Amino acid sequence: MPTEADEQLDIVPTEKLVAATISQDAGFLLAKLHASGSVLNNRALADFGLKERSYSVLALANSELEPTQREMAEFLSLDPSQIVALIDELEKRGLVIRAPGKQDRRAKIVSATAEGAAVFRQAEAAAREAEAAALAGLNGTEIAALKGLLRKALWGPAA
Amino acid sequence: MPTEADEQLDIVPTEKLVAATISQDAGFLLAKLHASGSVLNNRALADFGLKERSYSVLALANSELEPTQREMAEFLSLDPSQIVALIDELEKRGLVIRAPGKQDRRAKIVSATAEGAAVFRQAEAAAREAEAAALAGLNGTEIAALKGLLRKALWGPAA
DNA sequence: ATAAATCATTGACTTTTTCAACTATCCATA
DNA sequence: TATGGATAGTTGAAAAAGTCAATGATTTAT
Repeated sequence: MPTEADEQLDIVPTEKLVAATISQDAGFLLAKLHASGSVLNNRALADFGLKERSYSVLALANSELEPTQREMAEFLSLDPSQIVALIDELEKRGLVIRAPGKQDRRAKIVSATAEGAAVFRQAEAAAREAEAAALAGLNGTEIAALKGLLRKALWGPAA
Repeated sequence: MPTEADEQLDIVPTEKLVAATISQDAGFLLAKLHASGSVLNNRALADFGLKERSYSVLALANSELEPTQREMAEFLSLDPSQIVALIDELEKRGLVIRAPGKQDRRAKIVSATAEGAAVFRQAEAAAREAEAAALAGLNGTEIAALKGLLRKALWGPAA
């Protein structure tokens, strides 16, 4: 007998296609796990008026690294013009500010306001919960191993 | 003094933003590694008139699993209408065919033609090379571990 | 037999991505 | 120190991808 939980999750997904050879493809696995995580992430972030994109921009603005928009674009694998739009909105909401670069006045350093920092703290907690839900199939050791492998693939042993 | 290799790769990316806390976020790491892999993948698949999406549909059509369009949509995290468009094109090129489901005549089973199988074999080899390039920072054991963790996160210990 | 649900499809609509200008600024060098 | 070429951010247009509701055919449940 079905319960109310049915509207939330497919308890038995019956993924017969898991047997296909493409299930061995790293690109496919990355895309699929990212897709399922994104759903949870965006759902959690919506409470703060954020999506994955704006959240990651806000996260970088909250670092002490003084990132420029171009650095953000490269790091987030986005077009510089997309960063403009994302920051425009965050700035309009008073969460981040643009400041001219110190050495290079063409560049703009994006940093979080006090309110941006407060929103980020809350959003970060929600994102952490969403991540835990997305990786519920793994235990703590495995999650650490997964992240370590992903970082190594991206940036080498150093990172 | 720069050489011709500069147009291909940033040798020293100087990713200072790696230090940001978001670099510990699984969702971000998945997105970023997938993004960099997609570039290589799509570049490799372009030789066969394919992209990641059409390649994965062709891959499923090449399995013996007799997938329906709906099953493909669910498995590939796509809207059913997107599957329609992808299959329309592959069918127009003579790489796959639609057949009515055996038990359910509403459903359509997508399978590869002989030509579709031939194209897929070549594309698969190219995709394998692209994946190897995308995961060049990991050794064989690590790649297997990464894939195993991704599969476990998606489908549990069974898969 | 009827009603409700499901599959593929279409079309409208929104969002995201991509790309080519453009201005301001920086850098190299003559 | 002036000139030329590169780079950062911005704008806007066009292409691609994603979302969603409606529809006809078929299946399933009652």
